[in-house]
Amino acid sequence: MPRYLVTSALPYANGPIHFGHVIGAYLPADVYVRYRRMRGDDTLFVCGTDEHGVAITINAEATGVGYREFVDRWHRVIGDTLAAFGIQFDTPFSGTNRCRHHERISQRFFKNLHENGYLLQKTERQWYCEKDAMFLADRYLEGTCPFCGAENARGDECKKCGQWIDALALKNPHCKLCGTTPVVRETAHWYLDLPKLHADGVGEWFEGKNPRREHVEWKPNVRSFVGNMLADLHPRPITRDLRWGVPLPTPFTEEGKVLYVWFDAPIGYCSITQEVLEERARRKGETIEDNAWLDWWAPKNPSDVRLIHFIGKDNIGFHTIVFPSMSFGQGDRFGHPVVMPWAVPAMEFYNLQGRKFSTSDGWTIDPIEFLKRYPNVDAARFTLLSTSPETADSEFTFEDFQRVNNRDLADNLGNLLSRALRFAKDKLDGVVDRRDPTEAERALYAEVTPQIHAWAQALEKFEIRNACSALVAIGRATNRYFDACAPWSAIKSDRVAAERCIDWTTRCLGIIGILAEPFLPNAARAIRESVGIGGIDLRQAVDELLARSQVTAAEIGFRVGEVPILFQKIDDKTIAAEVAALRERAAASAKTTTKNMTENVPAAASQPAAPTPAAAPTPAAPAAAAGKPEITIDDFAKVELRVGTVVVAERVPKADKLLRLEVDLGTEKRQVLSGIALKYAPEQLVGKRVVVVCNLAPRTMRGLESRGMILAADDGSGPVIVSPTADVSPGATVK
RNA sequence: GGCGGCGUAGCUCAGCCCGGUUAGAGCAACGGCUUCAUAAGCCGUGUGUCAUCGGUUCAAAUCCGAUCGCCGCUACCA
Repeated sequence: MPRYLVTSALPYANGPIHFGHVIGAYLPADVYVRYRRMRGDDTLFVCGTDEHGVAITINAEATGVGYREFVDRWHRVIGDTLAAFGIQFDTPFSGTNRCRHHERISQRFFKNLHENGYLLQKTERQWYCEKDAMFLADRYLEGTCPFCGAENARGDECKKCGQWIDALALKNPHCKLCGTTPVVRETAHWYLDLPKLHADGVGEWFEGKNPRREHVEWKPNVRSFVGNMLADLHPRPITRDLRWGVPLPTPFTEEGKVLYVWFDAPIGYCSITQEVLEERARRKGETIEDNAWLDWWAPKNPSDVRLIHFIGKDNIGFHTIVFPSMSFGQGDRFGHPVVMPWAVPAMEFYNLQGRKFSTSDGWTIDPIEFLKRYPNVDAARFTLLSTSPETADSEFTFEDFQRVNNRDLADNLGNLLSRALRFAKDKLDGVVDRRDPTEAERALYAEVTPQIHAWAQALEKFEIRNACSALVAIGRATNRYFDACAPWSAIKSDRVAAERCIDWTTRCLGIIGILAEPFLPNAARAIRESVGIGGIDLRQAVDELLARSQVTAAEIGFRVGEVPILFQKIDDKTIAAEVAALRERAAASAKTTTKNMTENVPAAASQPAAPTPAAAPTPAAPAAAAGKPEITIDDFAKVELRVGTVVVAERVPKADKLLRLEVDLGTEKRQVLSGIALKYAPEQLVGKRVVVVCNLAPRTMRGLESRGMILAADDGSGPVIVSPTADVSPGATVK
């Protein structure tokens, strides 16, 4: 019997996670693992945070905390969030920096690849800081932009003019850490030879032509994505100039060089496995070898272990090509071949209320806060699961949340339990006895049985939405049966008929209580306890259900105890308030993040009458408060603003947002490019008065020179041109 | 502009890969029944251009091409 090794994409310890992450890689994995364990399969569920990389060092430095401290902070937040959703990884939920095996195992991967001839070395010229004794990654290099002369350009691009810069072309470079001037030196970086690995067997494996390393049929999204990727496969750099990460193994060790974060991250699955096994052993008072993880990752027979990666679609390439290549490239150096994925159930993207989740735009929900307001995690889990982006992008809406909670959970399932048990309590002395089935019960089971199998088959195929609807369908069928029996009227003439109805209704509730376990762990347990099968062995129960739609433990009657309210309903007002609050957050955030220097203008621009400063509407205030540092009138005077008339306007070919304008400034005509094509058609601009920044350095875009800039306001919904409210002659100054 | 995806009942979607019964589900709506239950439940009600046009075929929502519309990534937005 195969064992199951389940991983969820390692969340990057660089920020919070939102619903999209939760449904993308963690919740479905949790459901699947619970299911596998119900089926009695030996299953390991591994996850932790991805803690290296330049994004982390940069953000940590910007925050003014140490790398590890920074990573620890997010590790805690992410771990708490996932735990709040009831996602139960095997402990510990570790991380690529905190795991004490990670460095060793990552270095082993590197060495083995090297020994097997799958690494290339390329020499390139790069800036080197002698004081810090390291080569400087792009973002650790500052200097003068060779294009616009701005002084704080980075090694990869100039923030001022936006040009991409070849780091070697940077003028007057200096190290961002110590400020000294670096020198150009030759350095060698290592590359993973993906084309060779592909030719040597990874390609064959991917196509499903390696009988010893089988995988399920790839999902369509996986197949199409990888097809494109294979079309041009290049060696990939696996080392980086950084002080935060896994150092290269001896004898390749080099000061200031580490493994590229993408290389060591997936190895985290392996190293965390070792920690999990250690933790298990420790609990049993045993100790294990340092290579115990190989029992899972390089078993004697590769088909013994089914490796399943739950990921979002942005991770498909890594998990179907890159990491499998790294594993394949180990050869037998770990004793046996390293397992390659058996299934990669990649989710598509999950949006929020019609738009992308965006923390910076305020278009997001803090999961922890959400669960504080709606503490029944099961409802959140079931909503995410039944709207999950399995086959296409999908979205979370508060309306769906309400519908799933109220209709599917409270009305259908919760109320079913309630009506059956209350009846038993009030009318049958609180005792449920078993009664033999009649035609009606056989008909009920003819409906329920296929759903039990649908549930199992759907979960086997990672079709969690279908599994959810099978569960709901059983509730519906049972409600129907209950109605047809009408025990409330039967009891008047035929007490046994009423008893039979409650008996079989609660048996179906028992089935629901078992099948709901992966999705609704809390409600499932409550249901089981309520219908007298609280102590049931779930594994045996599922086997029995699949074999004969019955559970032995449910064949004895029970006495009704407390009747729980499984799901509290959510009213329309609450939902409307949630949506409104979300919109407000987004609007507030849009105001504080406008990018032009025109951010205080929009309210005034729409005022028809001449606005006085005193009459300035309040919305302008918070923008100013949250914005840039104070400047003096002299600073402002450096900007030459003039009114001009648009005389020519036309689209710039092959650019979506760009418009080429010719503006009459009275004394001269200038060509100005402006990124407003999404909101303005060229025709509607001709003749319009605009405000031009005249003394802005020229800039070439799409082969055309732009001399100046048109002022436009933007509240997040696109640019709005700023124009004088009364007729002013071209050339008039603006101040 | 490039790459990718999508367009099926009022809404959310399934079906499309591997063409073939009267194109389905849930929700909403409307009508009725019921009162055991969390104002829950049950029954009934859909003349849907399967975006449009064209092609392949005995047969197309399903395959091919073009068009329109929407979305994402990307370039561009001083």
